[in-house]
Amino acid sequence: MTSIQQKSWNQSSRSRPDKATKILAGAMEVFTTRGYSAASMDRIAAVAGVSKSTLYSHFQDKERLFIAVIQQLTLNNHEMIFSLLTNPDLQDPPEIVLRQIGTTVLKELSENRPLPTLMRLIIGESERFPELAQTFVREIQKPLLEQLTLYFASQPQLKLPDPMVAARMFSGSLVHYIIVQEILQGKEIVPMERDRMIDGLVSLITTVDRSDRVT
Amino acid sequence: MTSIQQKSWNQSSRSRPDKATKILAGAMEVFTTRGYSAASMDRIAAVAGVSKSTLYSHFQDKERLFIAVIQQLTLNNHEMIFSLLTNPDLQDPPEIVLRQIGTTVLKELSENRPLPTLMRLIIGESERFPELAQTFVREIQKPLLEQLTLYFASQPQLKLPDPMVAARMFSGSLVHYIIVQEILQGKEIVPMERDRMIDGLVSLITTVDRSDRVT
DNA sequence: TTTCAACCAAACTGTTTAGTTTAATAAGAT
DNA sequence: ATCTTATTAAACTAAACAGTTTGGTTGAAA
Repeated sequence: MTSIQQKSWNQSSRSRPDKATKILAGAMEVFTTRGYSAASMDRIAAVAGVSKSTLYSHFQDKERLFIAVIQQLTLNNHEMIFSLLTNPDLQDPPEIVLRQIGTTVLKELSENRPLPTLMRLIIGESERFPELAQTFVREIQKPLLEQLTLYFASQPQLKLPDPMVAARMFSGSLVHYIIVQEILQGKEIVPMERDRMIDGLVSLITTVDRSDRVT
Repeated sequence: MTSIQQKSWNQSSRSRPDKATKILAGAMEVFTTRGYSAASMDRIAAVAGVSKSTLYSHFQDKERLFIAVIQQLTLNNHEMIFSLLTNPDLQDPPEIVLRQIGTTVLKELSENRPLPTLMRLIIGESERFPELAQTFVREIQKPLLEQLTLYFASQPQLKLPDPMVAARMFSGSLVHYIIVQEILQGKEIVPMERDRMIDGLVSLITTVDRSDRVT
């Protein structure tokens, strides 16, 4: 009970970076499950497996620890977002590219915990930490919107009157879908399968002429 | 010091409903500005202008008070949402109807405090109060989506392949716009004027044939 | 061997909190 | 008049909390 530590390893003389990582990981877990106010520094220290003194030697206070956690989460997912838009083969027809982006986003966001959790935290604490909310917008929303806008603008055959609005529609619909279905747990109340959502979204954006469709 | 009370008023014999309303109003203010955890019952009592004893005689504990507040906020806006879809003249062409709905939603949501605040609270506390999140979905999201779906389905000339997805796109884009611009305070980071958003949204949904557009 | 920096457990401080209790006031109903 | 019900201020309890302090351990560098 005293301490669970693996003795047989000492790759690095200084243990500082290791401890900081452990603290961030523990803080992430506690903050994401209980929110900012209801997360206690005692619990964070316990979950991180460090003493409270060490915790305070690495982070000046609770507020700065929270900021560090959110910024790390934001940075992690920043890379994820970018891989999203560089992975698909942009020479493929837009239906393929958009379906792949949509599928990846929804799969990533509904099966991996961190990103919806980050969204929930950011939104919930946006009144207390407005600068964190803005960081999130700057690091995640903005690049996503810009990349999508560029892509839509590069497909003139889609005849999209306003690529920037199209980008907002595409990403907004997906994010809103995740908020309602996953974060607000509305899956049973307003059911909607992922593939149906993506198909509808893609066809609404890529179908230049709907006038000969069968109703 | 004994008591600061206004003697010269006794409009109603029974003061119970009045006190309950005052408490709900005060609790609403404190909860919405500070979130659940950081809202103290002492502060709520002070803001509501009642004693703590009275507060606890009307609401068993903090959790139930919070639930009552959220449910009242949800109910209020439930009616607002409905008026949204019954006000426009549905005989008008869809561009007009949709633009009016969009304008009203964005105006209401970005100029009135309560609804974005409710969204922020519901999302932020959805882990602690999942049943409240589901109530929100059931009372607000679901009827909105259903009404929009019905409307889209009643306009066969739009040739929308999936009216339910179209409804999600329309409302999802608007809600996401509010979240990014207002709640996350991204107005300066990813600027986008309301009218441009609405115009783009409406034209993307209502333009059956984009193939002869000028790029 | 001494020094030093990172770490630890545990106690402590001062504050805040949810919720209770006490004793008292006011006023309508019987 | 008396009973009842709603209310109040204020003190109280017991717990939790952020952050500090104390005194000690470890392990590597000098």
